Amino acid sequence: MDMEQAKIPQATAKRLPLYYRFLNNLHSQGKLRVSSKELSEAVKVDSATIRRDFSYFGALGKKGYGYNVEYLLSFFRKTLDQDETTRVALIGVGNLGTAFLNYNFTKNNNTKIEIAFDANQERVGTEVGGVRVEHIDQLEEKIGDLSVAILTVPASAAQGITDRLVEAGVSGILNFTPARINVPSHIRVHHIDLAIELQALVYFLKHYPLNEPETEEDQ
Amino acid sequence: MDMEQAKIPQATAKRLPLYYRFLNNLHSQGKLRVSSKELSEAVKVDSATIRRDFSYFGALGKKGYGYNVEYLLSFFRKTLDQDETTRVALIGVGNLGTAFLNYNFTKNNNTKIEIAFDANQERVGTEVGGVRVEHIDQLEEKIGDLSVAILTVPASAAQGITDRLVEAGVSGILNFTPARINVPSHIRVHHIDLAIELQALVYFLKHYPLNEPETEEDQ
DNA sequence: TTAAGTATGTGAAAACTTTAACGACTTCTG
DNA sequence: CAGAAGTCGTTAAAGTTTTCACATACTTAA
Repeated sequence: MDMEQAKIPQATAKRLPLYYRFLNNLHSQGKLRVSSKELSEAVKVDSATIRRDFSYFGALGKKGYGYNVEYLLSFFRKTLDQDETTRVALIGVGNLGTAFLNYNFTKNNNTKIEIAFDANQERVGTEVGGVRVEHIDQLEEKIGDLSVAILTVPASAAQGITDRLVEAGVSGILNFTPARINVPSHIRVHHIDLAIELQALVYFLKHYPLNEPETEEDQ
Repeated sequence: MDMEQAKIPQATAKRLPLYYRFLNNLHSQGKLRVSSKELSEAVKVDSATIRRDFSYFGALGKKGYGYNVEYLLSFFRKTLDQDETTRVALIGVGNLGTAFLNYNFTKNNNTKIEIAFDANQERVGTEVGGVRVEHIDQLEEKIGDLSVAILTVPASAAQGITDRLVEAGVSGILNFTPARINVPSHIRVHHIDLAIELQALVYFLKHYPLNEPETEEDQ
């Protein structure tokens, strides 16, 4: 419930979950300390950027030493609210939705898909990845107090479902459909558009040439 | 093969595929003209940003009129190399991989997954979404001259497969695994990390409050 | 205890991106 | 045809993000 810490740059905020994951990795490998340089190599973010990011939260490290993995990890666990599980709903149990259901977010990322909805009667009543699938007509009755939804429905259904989610009290939507959905201003939507990501990669490949390849084996 | 146009800002470049898709929509709806303001509402990008983005390519519009949809569309078709099909490989036919294979990129986005690879013998030889699945052991023999790969394998396999892809001549990888892969400097990798996107959304919800909801029906 | 080595945290600069504002020109209306 | 309305392209300003570079302080080892 702490709102005091409100001036972290967005770019930094987006990297926090990445740092958190790699700190978890280091911790389970038994590493006790880590420098911004080492972390940089692992997460592929410039070490100065990492130090700057951390510095927004105060002095987390020690000069000449680096960062204590355990301490940093517990700090980020608090910061990212990983002590309480975030419960989410998933709408649309197609291939993409199924991929999410089978992916065990809870593992090192206290997020749990609690319920799934689909329009296909054949899927209703089944369990996918341990999550019960309900019929989309029951959205309002069964979504309960969940405030985050993952939207993996066909584009044509996106806006209609969104309106119902908003009406049902959802405040954040992770939209995987190609549609740009309209929501009231107090609802947060993040888009992940797979086709666009692919096209963008192709565009960058053709128009933003990287260094030439090494002529001989580059180790 | 044109390389002359090399100073488009990256932020702009990432939005081009989005513009292209919405122009396609408008075109198939039979719209003849569009203003930056209308487009702005559709793609949720500030209209000044849209005008600025377009202006990097010269004067594409007409004052007092807007943009001619047909002209803009054909301009972007060229710019995004949509006249030639981009052929890609997909590695890892799990749920996420299957989602891609069933998604018809070719529809309004001249990109085609030509071949898929998987380690599971049961999947090898089958077709998913019209794409033949080969065994991962045959990667080198069967990948041909494809230069872009979508990586949807388990994280533990990511680096190994990546090394083989690079050796096989791939120059761009769309990495959906949580692993940050190492590649030589001439290879371009874009990461899409689903767990991190979800965590980031949750973080923003808790720490970056948006406007308060309207007290009454907000139209 | 001291010197050498290491790595943080940050001021300042550079780079990149977005947004505001408006002159210029086009289209529309009567 | 004239005035009103509309919309671009762009200059300039503001905002955001990254990167450099280094004084400072800790660690290590002899």
